[in-house]
Amino acid sequence: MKSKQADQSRNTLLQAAFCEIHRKGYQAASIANILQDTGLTKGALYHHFPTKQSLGLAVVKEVIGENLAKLLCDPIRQSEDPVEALLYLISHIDRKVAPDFVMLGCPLNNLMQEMSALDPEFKASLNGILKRWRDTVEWALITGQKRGDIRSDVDAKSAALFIVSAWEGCIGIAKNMQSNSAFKSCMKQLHSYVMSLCVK
Amino acid sequence: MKSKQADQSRNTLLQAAFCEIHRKGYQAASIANILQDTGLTKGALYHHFPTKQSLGLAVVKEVIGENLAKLLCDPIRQSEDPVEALLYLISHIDRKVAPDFVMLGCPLNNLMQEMSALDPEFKASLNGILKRWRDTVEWALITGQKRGDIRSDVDAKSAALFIVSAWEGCIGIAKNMQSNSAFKSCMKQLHSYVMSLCVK
DNA sequence: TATAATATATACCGACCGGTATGGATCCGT
DNA sequence: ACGGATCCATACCGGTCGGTATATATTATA
Repeated sequence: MKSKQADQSRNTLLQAAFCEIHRKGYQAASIANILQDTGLTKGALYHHFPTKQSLGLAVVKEVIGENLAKLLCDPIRQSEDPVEALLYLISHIDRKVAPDFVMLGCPLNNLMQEMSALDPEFKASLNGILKRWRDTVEWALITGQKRGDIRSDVDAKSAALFIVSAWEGCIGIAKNMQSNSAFKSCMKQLHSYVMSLCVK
Repeated sequence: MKSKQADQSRNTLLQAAFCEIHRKGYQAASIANILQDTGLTKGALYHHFPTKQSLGLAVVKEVIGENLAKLLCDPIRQSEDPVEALLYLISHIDRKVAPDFVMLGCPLNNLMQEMSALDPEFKASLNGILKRWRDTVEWALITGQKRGDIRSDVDAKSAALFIVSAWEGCIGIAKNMQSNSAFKSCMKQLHSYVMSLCVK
């Protein structure tokens, strides 16, 4: 049996770690800073997570992965017209996330860029999340083909890979420019790319 | 008058710093590691660069900026058919860079993701490099419109922003997947996007 | 060649890092 | 209510970090 209080502490730590990592990156994220935000101490942290790496991986799986699934995958998979749902997400994603998300970048992409070449465990975990997203987009395109919305000559797998890549690229560039309008302009072009996959 | 030997030392340090930063990122890049590669010591480094930040900024400006200009901007600006040059670069960029570039990612994008939200000087310098690239692509599209290759209803500025964003996105995702073939597949889609801007 | 300026090496510093050891508080099944 | 497990706080450790002070070697100038 596990106590409610302990679970709450674990959650508090996860959330604070997510914020610190989102702002500074994983390597620059300081255990001391994370703890300062929570009011807890090292005793609590190292009780729930044996190492900083395990904390980071838990953030990836339980916070970033979950959020991305809820934000992007679920709406597409639950829609009767997945392509329309995808296009809607591309157009309106900026309204569905916190305003500082463009400034801080996509948590998934940030960590991929930082950690994939350094730590195979991070790479594997991040890749899993990415693949789920890619597969969802691919599924939307294939479903669109079956419904007659997407041209049959479109290679769904390649197109899905590109959509996800360009998406992350748009956030990344907008983050560097610290410009919300650049992000919207960029996503508009992605929208028109997806439209170009549709039957006339 | 400056000595040849001193300039060479400075260059050695810059190059070693670039490699270390490319592999680990700026924050995780260790002064000690950089020096170990060069055979020089802190005395030399801190004679040429007052701080780690100034070393990083010099790497951005003198190594990354120069390389990107030579690799991407110059071929487009010097071509009589800039759109063709752009398409050629998109198709063949993987042959023009070291084989580990896909594995380590684009040095410019890596630093943008890591540093833009943390350090305004890095942000400004990286943004300058990015803008030069964006402007080059925009110029290629506008020139293409004048030549009748690109549709006149294309918003060159937005399209250029998207092309650069998607480009970096492709490298980023391929880096995470550690897959050269994914990169090529992704760039192929970018190629078809640019083709979709051309007159039939 | 004497001298001043430049260039590099070495030893050292305080700050911060992730991690550990240990003791106390709290909860929980019996 | 008692004993054991879970949960958390405190103090501390070795190591690494960027940076500095200083002495020495090299080079440029006169």
